[in-house]
Amino acid sequence: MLRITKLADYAIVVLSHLSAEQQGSSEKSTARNLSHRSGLPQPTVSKLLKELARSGLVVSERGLLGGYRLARDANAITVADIVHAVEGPIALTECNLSEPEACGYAGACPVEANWIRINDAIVRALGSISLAEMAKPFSPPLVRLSTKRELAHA
Amino acid sequence: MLRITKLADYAIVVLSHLSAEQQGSSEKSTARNLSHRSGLPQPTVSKLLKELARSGLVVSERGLLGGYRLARDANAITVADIVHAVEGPIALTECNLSEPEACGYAGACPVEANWIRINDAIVRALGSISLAEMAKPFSPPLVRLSTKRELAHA
DNA sequence: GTAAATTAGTACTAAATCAGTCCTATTTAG
DNA sequence: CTAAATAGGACTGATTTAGTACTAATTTAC
Repeated sequence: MLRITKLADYAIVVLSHLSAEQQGSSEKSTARNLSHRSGLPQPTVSKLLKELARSGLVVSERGLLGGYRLARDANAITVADIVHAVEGPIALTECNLSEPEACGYAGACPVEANWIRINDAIVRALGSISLAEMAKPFSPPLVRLSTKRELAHA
Repeated sequence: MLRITKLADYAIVVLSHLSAEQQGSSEKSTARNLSHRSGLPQPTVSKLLKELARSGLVVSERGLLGGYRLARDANAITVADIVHAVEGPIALTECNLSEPEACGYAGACPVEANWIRINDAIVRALGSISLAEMAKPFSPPLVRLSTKRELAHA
């Protein structure tokens, strides 16, 4: 159903809290702390932060008094970055991967080039929204907001 | 990984062939015929066309000499229509569904409103490309084409 | 009326993916 | 040394997807 995974969804929630946490101060937050704030289970939050650290979106410090902080400003982290970190490359179809062309129709497929365009458009859409924007609940809409009902019947 | 299903991908391929098939003439094509043209297995193509018929994107006629044709002009069918027909509503997160709010954070979630924006942007991206455009292999790009390699490392 | 070709609908199974938890290192302040 | 924290991986159950198969209904030709 063209869904992102829950983990990617959680990642944005957790990073929003982390961003809010370190407003002004450059304080670290622990997985435990972020779990409490977000209401998400601690093992899940830990798993998430580990992956985000591996991807370079957050920086970790080990040991007592350890924790996580954003690797760069929340304005410089996009939703595309976060989805990419947690789910890997954004590739709507297999054509969009640079992989060993498991498709079998590679090159011969008439719609291949167009999928690349679409994928690019979506990467742009996700790349145009920063974590900073996601973190403020009522940022001015870039596009007209559809109601849930409209979307469900779209 | 933010993928559409293979069935949605196939749907676009099959509909492209169907569209090409009935250029000028208002001829029908059979599932068998479209299977041969697309190289996709016949049972899969049949399953697909049944769903597309149910969704109203194609019109079917039964019996000997039966077959399928597009329900409307290829310019009036968008990629969003096709994805919606095969996969159901485009909803990146559960927030984007009008469902009985299984989320538990409904309303309280700080990023909910922003997900709706993002979802809307993606629906627009998919809605801006018609089947007619998908069917021609080298339509002029609306956006700069990224190479596969760029996308893989994006 | 019968046969043949086609779509309609449903059910089923195997494979892949996702979600969530748990366990065992490693690091570091005190 | 101990406590609190992250790192990495393994594991399991649930969900989704992919593909096939089977039976019924429809329509044309003869």
